[in-house]
Amino acid sequence: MTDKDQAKIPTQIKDQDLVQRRRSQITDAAVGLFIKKGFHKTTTRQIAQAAGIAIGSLYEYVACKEDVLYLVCESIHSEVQKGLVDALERASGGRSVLAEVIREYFLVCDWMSDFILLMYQETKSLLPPWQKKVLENELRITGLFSDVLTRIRSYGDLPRLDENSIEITAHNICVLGHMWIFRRWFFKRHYSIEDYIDLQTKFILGMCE
Amino acid sequence: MTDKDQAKIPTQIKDQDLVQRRRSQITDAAVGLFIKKGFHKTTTRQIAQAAGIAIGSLYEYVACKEDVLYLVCESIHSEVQKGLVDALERASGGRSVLAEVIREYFLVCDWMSDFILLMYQETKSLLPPWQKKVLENELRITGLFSDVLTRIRSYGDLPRLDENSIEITAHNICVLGHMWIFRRWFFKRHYSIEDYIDLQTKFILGMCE
DNA sequence: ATTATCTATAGATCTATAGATAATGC
DNA sequence: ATTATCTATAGATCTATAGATAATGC
Repeated sequence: MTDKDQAKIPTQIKDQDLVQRRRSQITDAAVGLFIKKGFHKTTTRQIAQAAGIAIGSLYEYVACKEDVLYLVCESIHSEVQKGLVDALERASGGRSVLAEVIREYFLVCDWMSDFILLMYQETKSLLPPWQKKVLENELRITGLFSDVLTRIRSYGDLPRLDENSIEITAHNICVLGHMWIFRRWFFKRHYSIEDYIDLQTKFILGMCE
Repeated sequence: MTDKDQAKIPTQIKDQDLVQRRRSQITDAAVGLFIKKGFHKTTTRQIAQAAGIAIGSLYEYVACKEDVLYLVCESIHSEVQKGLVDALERASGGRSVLAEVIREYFLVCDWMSDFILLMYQETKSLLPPWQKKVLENELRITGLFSDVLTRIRSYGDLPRLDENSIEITAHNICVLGHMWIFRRWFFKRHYSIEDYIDLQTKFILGMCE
């Protein structure tokens, strides 16, 4: 969550640093409640209580309940992106770069399961302008994979990939990571995350190499 | 929606045929409202009104609002499965069976977009036993693809596929169909459904053949 | 008589705010 | 004095039911 994004939600509070801290209290409290009970079944009082502030104070930092959901979505996206950028840096030296990138991303998906699932389920409950921002974030993450694929191709590998294929492959990597999340009720019975990574890596490389 | 599934929701009404008809009125009315406004923002009164019955009557056919959501989910699954089984029959003669199956399934996903998206978003709002049934349905659809792949392999094609690969590939086909749905805000700007089918078919066959 | 349907409403929420109180800084 | 926080509640829902009415079948 950047300052710029938060700044779009108005507040009467003057101390901007306090605004940041209180909002992150609210976000941290809300994300757990939303994951457990869903957005609509969570009440504003529960959010305030879990954040350790009074219900009246909550409404000094957000204009409405939907604003809390937006704060939560932004925070999740920035976590995913941070985890992913870290992972991509770590992977950029190895032998089979693509396989490593896939591996690191899938591991991020695994430990962020609950958060990513929440975004899939509640994006529609966001106010339309915030909804648009969430989709842009999704696209930014996909773009990280396009960049990696383009970079690899420029080294002379992956000659089979044209522009369209790179784009689709980037989306496929994203979504196959998510698949581990929303089908884990099935997969966890049969595969470990490492098994899953192996199988899908073969699948993805099958097209590219 | 089979009789067996509906029968699990109790009712005081004696005429079982009437129960069927009223419930399908309710389901048809509710699905449109849920797609447009979401489950939680739709009121039971709105459902009753759209179904053309009084709010009191609604509660003769369901015990609670969540029951309506279950009826809707069942109805969507049975539509998807019907569309898919039809499509698979149509495809079972051709040259490249797998490509045809993928094509037919993706077309089903395309015209059922709104319905499938609804299921992704609202499954969590179902009562736990109904939730389990929805996941079983999801698995049944995946199984249709496993069967096709197994059948193709038995003809001697696709020698690269072991049991695990068949299963993962079946899941991948399912989810890549869904990807067209929840990323259509992006794809529709760049590809038609036919372009998408071509690209993904190459992707999927890349692993198998 | 029995079955199905309707109207009217009890009862239980829940969001958002108004106005009172406490904390902070000059 | 100014800024931040709290308590108490207005006002607006919404689900589910009770009890009255209408329709059906013997």
